[in-house]
Amino acid sequence: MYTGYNLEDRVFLAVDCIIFGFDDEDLKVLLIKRDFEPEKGKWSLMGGFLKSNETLDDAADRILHRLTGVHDIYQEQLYSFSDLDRDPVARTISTSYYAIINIEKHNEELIQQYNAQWFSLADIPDLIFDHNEMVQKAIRRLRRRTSINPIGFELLPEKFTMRQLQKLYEAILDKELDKRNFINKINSMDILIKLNEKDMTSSTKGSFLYQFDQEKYDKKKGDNFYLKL
Amino acid sequence: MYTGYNLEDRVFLAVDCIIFGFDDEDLKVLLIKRDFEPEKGKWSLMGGFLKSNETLDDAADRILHRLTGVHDIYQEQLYSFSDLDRDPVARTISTSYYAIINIEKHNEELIQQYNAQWFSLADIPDLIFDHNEMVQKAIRRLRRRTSINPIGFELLPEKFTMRQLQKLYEAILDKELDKRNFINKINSMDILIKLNEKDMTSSTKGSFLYQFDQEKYDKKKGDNFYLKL
DNA sequence: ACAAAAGTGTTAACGCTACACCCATGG
DNA sequence: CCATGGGTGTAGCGTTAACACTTTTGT
Repeated sequence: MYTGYNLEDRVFLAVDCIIFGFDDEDLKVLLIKRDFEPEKGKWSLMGGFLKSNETLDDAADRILHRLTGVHDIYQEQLYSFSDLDRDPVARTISTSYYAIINIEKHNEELIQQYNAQWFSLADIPDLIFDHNEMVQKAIRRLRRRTSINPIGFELLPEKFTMRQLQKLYEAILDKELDKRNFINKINSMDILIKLNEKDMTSSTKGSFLYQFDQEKYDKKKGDNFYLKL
Repeated sequence: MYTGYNLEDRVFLAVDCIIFGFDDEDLKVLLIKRDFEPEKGKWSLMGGFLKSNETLDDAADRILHRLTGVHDIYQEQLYSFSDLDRDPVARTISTSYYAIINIEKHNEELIQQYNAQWFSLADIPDLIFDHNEMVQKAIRRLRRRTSINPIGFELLPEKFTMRQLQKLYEAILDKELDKRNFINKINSMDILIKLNEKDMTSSTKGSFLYQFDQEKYDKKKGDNFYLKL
């Protein structure tokens, strides 16, 4: 018996963002120390409430911008969490997003303003509510995405060395990879451009820099190939 | 500046279910013909609103039960849709779930009560709101899940022939498979029990029936192997 | 005897893995 | 001249894909 929407419940809908970054060594997550209730003083994901005039994607973008100062960060919706008591203050559903960001490109001031801090995956503290679960789910998703879609674009500077790319994959997959096999596999994807330019900071010999070939990359994205690393 | 939850917006949160079934030939989706506004007379997914005292999973289960008479159907959360004008009546977010069900096990009366009908993937009509998009996303997800996890359990009768299983995979992947290679790959997963029993309806010779080995199946589920078909 | 589906193995191509040595340069 | 990271190729193995004929039995 349909009676119109009036009799239905409305709920708070939050958006929480798992923000991944990479610092040439570790895969990291950006967390904020809450200086507001509830759970003041504990670490948490950056989040906010969905406003009725924005989409979830918009909300995620707004929240990411608030903390990083950057717009159009790569983001993807992860999962909607709805345990009855997940938020002790009020019945709140949370749709989580994960984002990947070049760790150098955020705004330092904003980070400080929010008491934010990058944590290596191994050092993630107890978070409020179900945020640890969100992070774990995001890591699993990121790992799986790695074998279906090229990533890296979003986590690395524009020009990077093979070594950096390899370290990134190693950090994501939490697994050491063979240098030569890695290069072969990456090259077989045919999405990189080798530049006539070397990075001299990492060794005396210097290592060639690469760029993603945006066009080829975009084309591959639709293909859903499977890359075994 | 945190000001409490009072100033935040609340929204309607709907749950819509893509229900997959298999009839030995085609993969199908169960749709209902709406006899209520808005969009009365059009086809749509079965859905409902989240109540404030239930989780999204609960809501999906409730909705699935309402239409099929069955509880504990296999279900998985798919995605939350939030376009501003996706529902013309009121601002509503919808979290979609897809479910897979043995097509013989639903309750015929309920199906009739709701004017429900099974549609082959190729024949899906125009649906209300963004429901077509939901269905397409569900199909993609189901396809991908096929290569990561064994499925079939939920879509087939308890005892089934290799041919049925192969047809199921072919229907999901929309792709013809080689009989011998298929059997080898399925056997290599080691999750089937060959019964000493034949199904005589499909041929004069008769074909052996199989069952899933629930225990082994559950064990594999966590493993996240990759099955290439 | 024939029609209709079931059942069964082999081979060739390909892709993946494992593996070790020389190179260039700055200090 | 040496220490450090960069760069490069191959052979063996395992996996996958392609492929066709025989079996059974009801009519």
